[in-house]
Amino acid sequence: MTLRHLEIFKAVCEESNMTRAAERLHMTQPAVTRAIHELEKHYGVILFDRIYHRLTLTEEGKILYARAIHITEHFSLAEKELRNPDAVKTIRIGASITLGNYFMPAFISAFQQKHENTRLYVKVARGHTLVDLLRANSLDLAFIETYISDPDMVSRVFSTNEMVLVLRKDHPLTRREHIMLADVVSWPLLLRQPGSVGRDHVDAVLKANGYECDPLWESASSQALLRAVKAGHGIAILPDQLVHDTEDKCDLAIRKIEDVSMVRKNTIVYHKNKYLSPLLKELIADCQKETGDGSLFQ
Amino acid sequence: MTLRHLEIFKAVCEESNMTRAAERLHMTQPAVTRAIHELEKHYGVILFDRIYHRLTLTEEGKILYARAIHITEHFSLAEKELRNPDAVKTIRIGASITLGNYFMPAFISAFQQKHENTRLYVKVARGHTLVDLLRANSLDLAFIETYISDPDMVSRVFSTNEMVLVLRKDHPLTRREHIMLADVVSWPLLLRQPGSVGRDHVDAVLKANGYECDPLWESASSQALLRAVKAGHGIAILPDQLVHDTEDKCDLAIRKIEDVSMVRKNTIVYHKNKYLSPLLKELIADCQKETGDGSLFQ
DNA sequence: TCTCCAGATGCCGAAGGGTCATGTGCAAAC
DNA sequence: GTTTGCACATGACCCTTCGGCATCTGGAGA
Repeated sequence: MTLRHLEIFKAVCEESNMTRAAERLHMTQPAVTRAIHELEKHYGVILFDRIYHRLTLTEEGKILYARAIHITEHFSLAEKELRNPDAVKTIRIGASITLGNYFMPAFISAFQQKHENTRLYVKVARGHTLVDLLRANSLDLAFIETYISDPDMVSRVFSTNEMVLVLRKDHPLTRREHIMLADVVSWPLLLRQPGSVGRDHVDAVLKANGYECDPLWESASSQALLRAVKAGHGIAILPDQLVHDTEDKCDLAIRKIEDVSMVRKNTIVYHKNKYLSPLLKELIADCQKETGDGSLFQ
Repeated sequence: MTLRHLEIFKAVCEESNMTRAAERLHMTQPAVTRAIHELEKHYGVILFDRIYHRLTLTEEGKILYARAIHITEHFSLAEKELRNPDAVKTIRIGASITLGNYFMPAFISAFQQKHENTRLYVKVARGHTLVDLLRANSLDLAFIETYISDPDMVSRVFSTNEMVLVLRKDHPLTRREHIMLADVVSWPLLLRQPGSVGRDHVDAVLKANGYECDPLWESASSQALLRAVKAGHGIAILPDQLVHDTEDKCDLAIRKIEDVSMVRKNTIVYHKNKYLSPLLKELIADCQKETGDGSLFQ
């Protein structure tokens, strides 16, 4: 038995007349008659008494009618819900530690206000962890402060950030007008731990310019590095966003390294096969509207 | 979209794997794949993320899954209910006044005990009224104390009754050993009103034997006739059942009219096109088990 | 008796839903 | 690195089914 049978049956019940039901359904009377007969045969039951061409529901018919109403209603409810972009849904977002701290909170709450029914799950983790989660479809998309060059991932740039040199105000380098990479490597470096996207970037830049990376500190926490700088243990290379948002930075100087570009792309990353629902597309669009031009890299 | 699509979708959700779902449904994988594609196309939505051949429901898919569960469940509920003879149902029974008084109450309560979910509606009315109601399908079947010779009706005999002469014990006729029709017509007759099945029967017998029917009383109530007999206003011809069940009959004599047969058939009557559900058939069978042989007349 | 109405029946054509064979993309193993 | 295996996608084909058309039947009303 198909939904169609129930729809036809319902119409016949409501019209008490097969011919009128046929008109209402824009089909011919024989087709309706047959559908009813098929129902009756399938259930081994007579649904209508046909007495002097007057149709009246039998008790069995009444039972089926109640079910038919219910089932057809739920079918159209499914239709409505699936087409309604504001149905209750969950979006699972990943954020790298830097963006998770300095960008996501405001962005997420703005989006939440527009979509009250949506549940916005956020996971803050290292960039490489996020990519693994995207690969396992445990996240829908991730915000990472660098471009991800993985053939399975799509990276959409939405703004940029820059790695800057952070030093104590009384550090000798602050007296230089121009700071070059060569100046930096001669001092003790305080860096993120290997495998983090920030550290990887520093490693790559150093290597490209012929330097070995040999940091004095390696830390999972950027905050810890900032405190170490304040304490005079060395100099650090950190994202500008992070340093700007730090509360107590009066002891710190922030400088560019002028002979290398340490500009990075803040990107939204998702799996190339990921289905982007209208809601996800809107979230991506919102993000790009704020700053970037929406250009697409892979 | 058909129910089949939802069944397939449900299986795929539960297996997270189209190939296994296909096996479970005893069909081939391409058919399953196509069904899912058709659903997705119809709703304009992607139901599964296909990332590295791992299927995971999208949010839209989860919404549809909930509906699919619900709908398929109600479909099988309909199936169960329609095949279950003890689902809640109503049976609408008609009874002629005589049978309604002296037969139905015990019979109905016996049947009710076997089927607690069944609602037994009873209408007591004149036989001809009942036949009209059967014709309009306002009743399912009727119990009438005479055979109904209507080409649209089926009459099943389940027992017999006899019309008897009722007179006061001191009436001159009681002294006769044999009472003939000729004796009866010479006395004032107290009869049911024209159109009742009892009266019709008396009229027919009299006419067949060449007598005119010219009663002194005509009454809608048999009880009233009995009291009139007791009061000495005349003699009556009434069903034996009715007289036997009368509480105070010590003043009355009951005699057969010996030269005419006034035996009548108690029948269950229903429209020839009426659908007899298992429940109705059982009721008819119960009735015939008690007394009759179940032979069928039309 | 004729006509009209409503459901039943039979036949036919188009379409839908299934199978089979094959392709493609990823993963795991030798 | 090549191979093997697995899982979903795709295309050709086939049969069942569903709807349309024409016609029949049975009851009601003029």
